[in-house]
Amino acid sequence: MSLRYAVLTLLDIDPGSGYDLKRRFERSVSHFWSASHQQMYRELHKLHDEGLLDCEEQPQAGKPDKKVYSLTDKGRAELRNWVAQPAAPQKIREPFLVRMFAGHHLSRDELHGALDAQLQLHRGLLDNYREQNERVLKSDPALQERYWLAHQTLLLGIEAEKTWITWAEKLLVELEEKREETN
Amino acid sequence: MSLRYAVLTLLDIDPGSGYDLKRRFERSVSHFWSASHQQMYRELHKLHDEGLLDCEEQPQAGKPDKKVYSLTDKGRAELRNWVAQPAAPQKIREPFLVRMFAGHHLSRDELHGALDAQLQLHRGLLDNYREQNERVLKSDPALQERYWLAHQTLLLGIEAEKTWITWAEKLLVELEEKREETN
DNA sequence: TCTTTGTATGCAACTGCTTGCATAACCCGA
DNA sequence: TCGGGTTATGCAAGCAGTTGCATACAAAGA
Repeated sequence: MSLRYAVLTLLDIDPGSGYDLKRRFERSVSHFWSASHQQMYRELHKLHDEGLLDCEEQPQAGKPDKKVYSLTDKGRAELRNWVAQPAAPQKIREPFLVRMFAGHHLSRDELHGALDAQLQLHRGLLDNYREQNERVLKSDPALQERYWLAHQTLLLGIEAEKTWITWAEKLLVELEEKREETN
Repeated sequence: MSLRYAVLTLLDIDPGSGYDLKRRFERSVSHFWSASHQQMYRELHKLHDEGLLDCEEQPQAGKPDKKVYSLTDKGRAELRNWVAQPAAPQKIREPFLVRMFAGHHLSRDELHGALDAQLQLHRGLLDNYREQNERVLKSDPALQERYWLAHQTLLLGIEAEKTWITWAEKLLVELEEKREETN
């Protein structure tokens, strides 16, 4: 259900097309939600059918036309109403940790490889979030004030990545120690 | 796809029924995966149909009969094979952060309430994980050695909850400061 | 020139998961 | 004895999300 409201929130901040939304999801929401372009277009059609979005076709020079969506009053009301409700807690799902849970089936080298790949992944995410953070800190102070909470979610994303990285690094060290013990 | 392997891993450690699995998911895997009883039963049927699980009906005194599942050789091979493959990174999905992202629509009191509820939720999870940790530390050292990695995933869960709690507490303090500024 | 990359939109089939319901036997306390 | 809680299993409908495919135009590079 949250995709619906993630889309409404982004369009509330700034109107845009399905393609725009997809990129904004990757650039500025990726630390708490992700969605494919098919999901965007389907959701936009649905929201438009329900009268929560207006749609305006914009011809563009040198590029295909785009359909720019923006919130209707009904859409804004729906969003405000939802934000005030408690959100269902997310079901935690971490395929990597399922793998680690069965990790006694892995050789030391395989385990090392798996942990290292995960470490690289989270370092990449951390870099990405830090870049986003730099962009926010350089932006208009009035906007920073208005979207203060949105920025806080990014800071949580950064802390979460640090937690992962610290964990993986520590495990790699312990793995190395175990190797030396056995040799 | 990971539910399949989470189930295989748990049954590899110890055979059990759908009902058993549901409880073990709640007690010992909840920090990285969750599933409803319907998912369990469906998955067990599927795995049994594919010949990855054996099923033995056990009549019980004072309770309904249960179907106890255990891995076949094929099941063990499938699990070992999967564990060695890289896992697809999980799509991050946090409904609560979607709400915070649109948090400028909330009043100070509503925001305070939302953050506080989230704080309580994560404190509860942390308590739960710490109890699990105590149980592990009291268990047979040979098992601790064998399931060392499974234990490490729990320690990550604990650190992740601490990160959430620290974040929420800090935000509540900042919110209080903002309130004083305005008054 | 031709392929690749990026912009922009969409359908159809499928899988995975949730929700609501249903059954049945037992235990315990009011 | 009657309702509520626990153990134990399952079906059916629906929704959310994934995967694969398809189209079309333009710019940039080989």
